[in-house]
Amino acid sequence: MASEIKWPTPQDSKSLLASKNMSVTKPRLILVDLLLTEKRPLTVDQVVRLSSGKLALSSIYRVINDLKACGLIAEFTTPENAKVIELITSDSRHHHHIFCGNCDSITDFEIDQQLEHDLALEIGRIETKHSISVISHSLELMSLCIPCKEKLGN
Amino acid sequence: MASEIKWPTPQDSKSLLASKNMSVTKPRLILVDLLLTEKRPLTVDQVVRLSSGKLALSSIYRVINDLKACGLIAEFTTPENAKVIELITSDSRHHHHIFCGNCDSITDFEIDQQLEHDLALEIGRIETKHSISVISHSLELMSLCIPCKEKLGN
DNA sequence: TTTAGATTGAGAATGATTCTCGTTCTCGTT
DNA sequence: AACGAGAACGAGAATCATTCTCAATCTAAA
Repeated sequence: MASEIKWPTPQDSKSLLASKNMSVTKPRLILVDLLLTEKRPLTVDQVVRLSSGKLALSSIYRVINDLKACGLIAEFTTPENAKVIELITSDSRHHHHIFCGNCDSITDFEIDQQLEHDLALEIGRIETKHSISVISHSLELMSLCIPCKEKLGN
Repeated sequence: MASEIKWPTPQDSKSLLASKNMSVTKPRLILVDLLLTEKRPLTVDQVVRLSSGKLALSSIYRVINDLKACGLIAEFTTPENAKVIELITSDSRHHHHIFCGNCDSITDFEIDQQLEHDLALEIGRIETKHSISVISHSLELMSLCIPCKEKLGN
């Protein structure tokens, strides 16, 4: 009976690195731990602040690039051009991002399955119309996050 | 009878600048003319190349910022972080962008009106769910453009 | 435990964008 | 049409994010 329950794959930073054949080093552990703990996309600035001087800036950038190359993290940028990283885990799902127009917080969201399906159909039509093959798509929302909305009155 | 036909508002760079109360200067004319001629979004690099040394680099950036501030152009960035500008004219319509993964070309596209409507409804639901108010949204497609697709062999 | 090779930290180098400031241009007023 | 105050320009210096370099350190496999 218990076998019917799907437990989330236990994921610690060490085994995540191992699963990608990456050697386990302190800077990599710190960064992956941070992403596991925060459970949200982080800008480079946020990584710098949250790792409180434990990593050289050059190492942060190098580790980001290494983990991106091995597929452990994904990278994108905010409308204000800040580099953002996000952990890719076995239970990551297709999602999109909300960017706060005031602070640099990013929030994940998913859209209704039917709408995502309709979107896929429309992208198919666009591929035909423009004779292209679309590799990926993303939907971005610009908004104030809740803390900023309250802070700025109203 | 002829009055039923809607002609596009005639738009030359000079009157576009005047309509925003911007003084008419050579660098501004060159940039707006370029966008009018090319009829597509341009990266800063493309502007530099297409204006063939007629403008100082610092002027290109300054003019871009000035025209953005007065609402004549919009600015966004490619997934590879290149700054892109696009003319906003009276007949600009809500649209999205396709980014070529190989060269830096950007193509405008519109989605089906029904889908855009469904998307608006879904965004409304997301606003309620997250207690936020969305200011704008954008849909981005990553793809090879047609010339690059052919160049890279199929 | 040893060691070859991978990774790190600190700072230099790079590239994009902004800033500074003396010169030039624009446009409303004569 | 010429003037002049203020706006805008061009050239290069300054800034900021990111990448590169390389000697020192760490990892992992034997």
